[in-house]
Amino acid sequence: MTKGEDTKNAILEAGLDMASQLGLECVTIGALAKTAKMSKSGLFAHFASKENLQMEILRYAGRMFTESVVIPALKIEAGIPRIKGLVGKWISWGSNLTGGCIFVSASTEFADRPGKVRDVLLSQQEEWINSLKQMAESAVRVGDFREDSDCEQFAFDLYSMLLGFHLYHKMLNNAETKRRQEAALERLLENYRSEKKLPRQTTQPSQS
Amino acid sequence: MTKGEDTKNAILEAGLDMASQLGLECVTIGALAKTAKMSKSGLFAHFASKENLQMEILRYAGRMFTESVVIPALKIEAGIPRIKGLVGKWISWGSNLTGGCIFVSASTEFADRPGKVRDVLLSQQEEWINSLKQMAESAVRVGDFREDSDCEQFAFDLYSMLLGFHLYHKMLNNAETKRRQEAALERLLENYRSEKKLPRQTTQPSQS
DNA sequence: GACATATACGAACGTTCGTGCTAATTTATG
DNA sequence: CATAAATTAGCACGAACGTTCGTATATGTC
Repeated sequence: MTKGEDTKNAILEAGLDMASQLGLECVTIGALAKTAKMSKSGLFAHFASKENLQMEILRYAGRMFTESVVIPALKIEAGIPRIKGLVGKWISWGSNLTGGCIFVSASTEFADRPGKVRDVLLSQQEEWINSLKQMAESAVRVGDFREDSDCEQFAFDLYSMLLGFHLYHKMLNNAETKRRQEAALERLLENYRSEKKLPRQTTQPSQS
Repeated sequence: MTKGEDTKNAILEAGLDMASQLGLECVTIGALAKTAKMSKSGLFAHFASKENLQMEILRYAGRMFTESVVIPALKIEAGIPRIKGLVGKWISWGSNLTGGCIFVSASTEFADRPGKVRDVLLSQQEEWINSLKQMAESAVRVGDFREDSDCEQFAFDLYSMLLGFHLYHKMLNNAETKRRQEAALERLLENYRSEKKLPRQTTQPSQS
């Protein structure tokens, strides 16, 4: 149990990084075996098919994502601080992978390929968008966002901004990109911000 | 001259659609030859390498894009109408390809692969972003946008929105997606809109 | 320490990949 | 109509693809 899962995790970690660079389809069993210093067949035995390998990489990525993005953000006080924290964590998450956020690239890659891999990806995207929505809802609850905020719309707006940052960062990585993203976030928050909670008391903890 | 370029265009058209679905890397010479009803070697003779084929597909896509998105938008009166028109054309452009906008998928795919293909892609992205910026600048000029508008920022904001729509549309294509995009565009325009040109005269033509 | 199980390996399968050749065929030109 | 040029096909190549198989080597249990 122990030994096998260790190597499996090592494979998945290497596979995740490779997938973020080259795309899930180009994570070749031979190439992955080479970076994992294993034989093709030895590696293959852990997954039984390439499709399974792809799905397991995505699920592994999902675990990492929840652990390093969603959970930490939920520990920040609800409202705008949490949202800003989430954006920061999301960007760090992408920076820690060679090719940026794997869910962005994999979604683009597999959107038009019906199958199990796409199904996994779809449920992960829905989960992520739902997280964004919930963060907006808690922002409404603590009075940072207006009562009549369309939180589903906020999720679309925020995710769009992240996608814009992602592409800018990967393609034309210039010094302005980060500033553009920050300006976009400020404008976005301004559009949803409530006015009744202006004198914010930093000493008083807020509840989610 | 005639016959060869005809078949070449036919190949590129088929290749463009295949690339939008499966990604540029999966446009295999064998598969493309099959859909073009040609032999592998006969098709290959037109491009001399797969890298060239990929670049030519991108350049072909660029020509189509300019022709069916940018040029038509420039014929609309400058300002907000032109921007709205551009968004509509962009969405139609993506809808006419089986796998959506090829520049989005190809950018995600090749961002981390240095080489000639990425270079072509980069210059196309810069050109596109520049077009967006120019449309914002002409919106300032005709008084639709505020004088102090950051047009480079507007390009980022608008492109982000398109990317959000693209992913939503491809992954979780539900009825709300179009509405989300329209709401996002309205909010975006509202943020840049000037107030001095409220009583708009539709009979009076505007200059770009 | 014996034994069953888990894990890894090496070789080979049939297929497809991109890319060279050469030969045949079509097209345009005088 | 002949002839040169442009275009397509046929065939072969080495490499890599995902996958299967039989076997070897670890690992953990009694």
